[in-house]
Amino acid sequence: MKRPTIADIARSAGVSKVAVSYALNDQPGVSEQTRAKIKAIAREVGWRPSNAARALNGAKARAVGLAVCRPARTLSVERFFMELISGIESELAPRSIALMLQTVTSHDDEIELYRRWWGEGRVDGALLVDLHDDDVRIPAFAAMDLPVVALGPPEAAGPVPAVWSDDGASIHETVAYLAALGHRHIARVAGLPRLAHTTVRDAAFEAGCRAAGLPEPVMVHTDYSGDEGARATRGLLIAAERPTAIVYDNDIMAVAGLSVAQELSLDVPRDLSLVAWDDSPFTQVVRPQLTALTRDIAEYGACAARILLAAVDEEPVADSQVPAARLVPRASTSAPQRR
Amino acid sequence: MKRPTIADIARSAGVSKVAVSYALNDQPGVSEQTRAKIKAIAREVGWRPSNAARALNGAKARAVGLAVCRPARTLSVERFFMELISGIESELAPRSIALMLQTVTSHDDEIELYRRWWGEGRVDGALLVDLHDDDVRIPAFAAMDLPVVALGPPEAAGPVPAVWSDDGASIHETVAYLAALGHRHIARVAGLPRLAHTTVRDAAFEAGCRAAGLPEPVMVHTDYSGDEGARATRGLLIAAERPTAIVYDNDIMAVAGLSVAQELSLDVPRDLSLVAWDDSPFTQVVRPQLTALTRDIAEYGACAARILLAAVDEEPVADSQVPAARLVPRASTSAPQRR
DNA sequence: CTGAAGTGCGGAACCGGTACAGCAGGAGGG
DNA sequence: CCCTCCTGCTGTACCGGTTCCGCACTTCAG
Repeated sequence: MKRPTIADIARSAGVSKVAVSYALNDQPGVSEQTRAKIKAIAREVGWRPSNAARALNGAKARAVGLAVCRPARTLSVERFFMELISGIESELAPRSIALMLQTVTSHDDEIELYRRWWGEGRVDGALLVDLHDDDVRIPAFAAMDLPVVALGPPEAAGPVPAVWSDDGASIHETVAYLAALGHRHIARVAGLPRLAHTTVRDAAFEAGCRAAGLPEPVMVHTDYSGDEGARATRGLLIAAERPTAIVYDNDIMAVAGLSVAQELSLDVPRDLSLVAWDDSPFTQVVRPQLTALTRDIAEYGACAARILLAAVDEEPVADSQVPAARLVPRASTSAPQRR
Repeated sequence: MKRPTIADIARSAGVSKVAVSYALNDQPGVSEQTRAKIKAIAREVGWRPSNAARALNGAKARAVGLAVCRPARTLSVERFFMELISGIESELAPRSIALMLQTVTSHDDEIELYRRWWGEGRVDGALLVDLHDDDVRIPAFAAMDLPVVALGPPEAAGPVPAVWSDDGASIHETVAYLAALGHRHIARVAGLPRLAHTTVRDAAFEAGCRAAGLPEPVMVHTDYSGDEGARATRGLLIAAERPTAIVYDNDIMAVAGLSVAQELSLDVPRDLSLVAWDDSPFTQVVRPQLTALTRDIAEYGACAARILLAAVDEEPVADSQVPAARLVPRASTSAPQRR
């Protein structure tokens, strides 16, 4: 029992393949009566268009690619990805466009994978995540003519259309808030130093401190893991000049940092204020609840998907900005204790 | 500048299309010399096989499907999915097989989606997650001849090959451990009641309590969210007969439950012991650290992917069991305080 | 009554590969 | 020297659709 083809339908309707093709695609060229008959037969035998055959005639693949350059087993550590995929799906699913997902181990592999996907006609476009400074993927994609959208700051995306949020503004808001509370020594536990958004946030953090008249801030770079977040926090808290506030680049590190503070018998927020970049259920289940920079990651992904689909349809696309993360003050921040 | 085809290569090598096809697929029929020449040209012009053309000749789609029947925006709430996808990817990526991911809103849509993917030749197989009792997808898949593997208890998977872990054994181990500590009133904050693994765990929980000579346990069903976990915990703790231990069906609810206990000024573990199903970074960053049922979710996904790929290759497949979750005692469990 | 325009449909080519039969030409055995 | 076998390659059909072109027939204006 093979899949039915338009030839089967044609035979059983007593018309030619061509008539069937026109009928099923709602194109002119057949009478309404014939069209109805053909459609009825198609429905009856459970006909589906062969994606392969259509693709061979230059149709779209109806799928977009997302390669993630991280070890497969660590995909899940950060909430970010799943949220992003959620958002992307929320745009793709209603249009019946699938997401091709694959993990790769290097940017070179990633470029090669996209080249293959594109060459094989398996995807119509691609999303670029985890933008680096001087990212090798940017020139590579500029050379291919695969529609692509980058998630990250436009200055790192170069000629590739970027979907981005103003992380600098969020950092400024946070630093200004902490300074207004009376903090003077603010530290930052940042993520991977080579990521473009880390660079942006680092610069904004320094600029914000300078603008608020604070001394040069301490910044530590990590790999986003709870372990490194804890270690960085420990390092900051046992230093001679202890910061009175720490801003973390993700929620996992902030929660880990809170544990470290509690181990060291520091009261949060009296002795130490904490801010997490990216909100999550966890910033709200720990005690005290963590002040966080909230943003709609899913919307970030959805916006990128929208832009990508527009690019695939050869509509003109431009960089698109999503709202910056907003500071949501909770119980982990307050005026510093007077020593 | 179009994509090069084997016809282009044939022209430039001065041979026929067929010779090129043989050469590039390492099939006999051409001399080594010609093969080398053809391969060199192919590499030079950047030729990639057209997936569509190959699929048309009955080749595999080199992709497997995963439809997830949850609102796209909530995909990220549970760590489970991302871990699962990580594990699946760890098997697929080395074989250059892609994962087609799409969220759907009902099981009927999911069946329809798979029917379409399969009919269109876009996937070679499918993974079934979130098995329900009397799952409508099981008979539907039995009717299609799409290779499929279910993640869940074999009794729910029916004729579909299942990859499963013995959740009952893990629950038994947990109940026995708590009973050995001296607990007599143990409650369970479970997940969605219609999910097959919830049914299995519920039954095992009751059986375990009976076996240990404990009174009939209280079980509350939730939607896995932190909110419902907190609410359920609150309900249990203000009841006349307060449990001295609570076992949660995921880590998020357990952490939420811990917060509720602390709000109610209960000391964990002196007044209340807590156990989380599924370990995560968060069970270890809260204080006290949570006793948890650890399992390798990624391996679960990897195993399912392996079985599916075997099924796709028409190798005989059987149900496959992955190791059950193991109890890892931490600071959230101890003997109950004598009242 | 003739010519033009429009409708409904079919034939054939094509997309980019693969499968299969067959055909030269050289080697080797009898 | 002839016949067979093997090697290396080509021609052709085919997968399941789409698209272009054109044909037969009807309709209607002139």
